[in-house]
Amino acid sequence: MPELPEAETIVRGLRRHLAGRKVAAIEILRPDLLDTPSEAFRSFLAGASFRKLARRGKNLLLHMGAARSGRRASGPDTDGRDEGFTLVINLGMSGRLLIREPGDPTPPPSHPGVRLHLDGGGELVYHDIRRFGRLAIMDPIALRAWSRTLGPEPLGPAFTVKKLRGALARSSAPIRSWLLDQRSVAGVGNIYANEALFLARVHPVTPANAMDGEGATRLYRTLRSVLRTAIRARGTTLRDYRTAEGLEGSYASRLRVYGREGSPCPRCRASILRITFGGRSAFFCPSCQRPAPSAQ
DNA sequence: CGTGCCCCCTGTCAGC
DNA sequence: TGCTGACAGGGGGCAC
Repeated sequence: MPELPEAETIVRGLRRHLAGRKVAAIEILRPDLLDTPSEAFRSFLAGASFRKLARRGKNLLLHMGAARSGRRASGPDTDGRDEGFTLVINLGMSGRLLIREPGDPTPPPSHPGVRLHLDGGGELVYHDIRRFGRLAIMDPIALRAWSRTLGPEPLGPAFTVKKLRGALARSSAPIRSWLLDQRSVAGVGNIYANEALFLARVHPVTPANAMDGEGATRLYRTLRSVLRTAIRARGTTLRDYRTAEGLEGSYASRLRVYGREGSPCPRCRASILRITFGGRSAFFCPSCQRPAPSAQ
């Protein structure tokens, strides 16, 4: 469900509410969501404070400051640095991370998995109907190692047309599958992959290494443009996704092909097609997005 | 190693 | 009114 724009929107909402606050108590209702043993998860978070809220691809990064308790035996740290750790959250298909301030009149989440009670009242609830989401505690070393397994941030400075072209040349996978692989580019999911390919006029089964320079350049631009526009719209709510404040994103009404099988192409009025490969649906205009000649 | 397929889980919707 | 099957933003594991 949540791709980069949805994760970014959630992070921005968290920043407005969590800066400087502390975790007062922890409830783990669904231990199967955790990639860290429950007891370790609990002891890391108890009393910890939210330091910095960030995003990597589709993942939420909650950088925490350790509790100032007597848990540490040592004096000065061996490396002289402040100990901190990160709560990394992947929302899977149906995960939500919701802020609930005291007196919130909206009904409580129906499928809570983890609840972090905040000091001074309020709570941060991880909610997930399908439970494909994952929560993990990582120290700085583990975090860096994990981050290296992901591709570049498509909206970041390291992502250039040149890099994209080089990476495309190294894979024979269909471009839609290539975009969904988080090692290629971090944060792209099925919605925005399909939308970017439509805008770039690239057929979703085109082998990545069959893309020419012009196609790659168009894809670079449309991918970034779609992601940025979707962030401004607070993401796409089809069913499960909500912002941290429980609001829906508004990009669904602007989707051009995703979920629109049988509707007219917004560019040429041809009927949008749906095909399945890689276990998921791809939507495209058979007239605007012709397969690459070399792929025949 | 890269690629493709199956599976995890719950809910919803179309069709019979 | 059921029941059944297909499908849903993701990603890990496994076979080839």
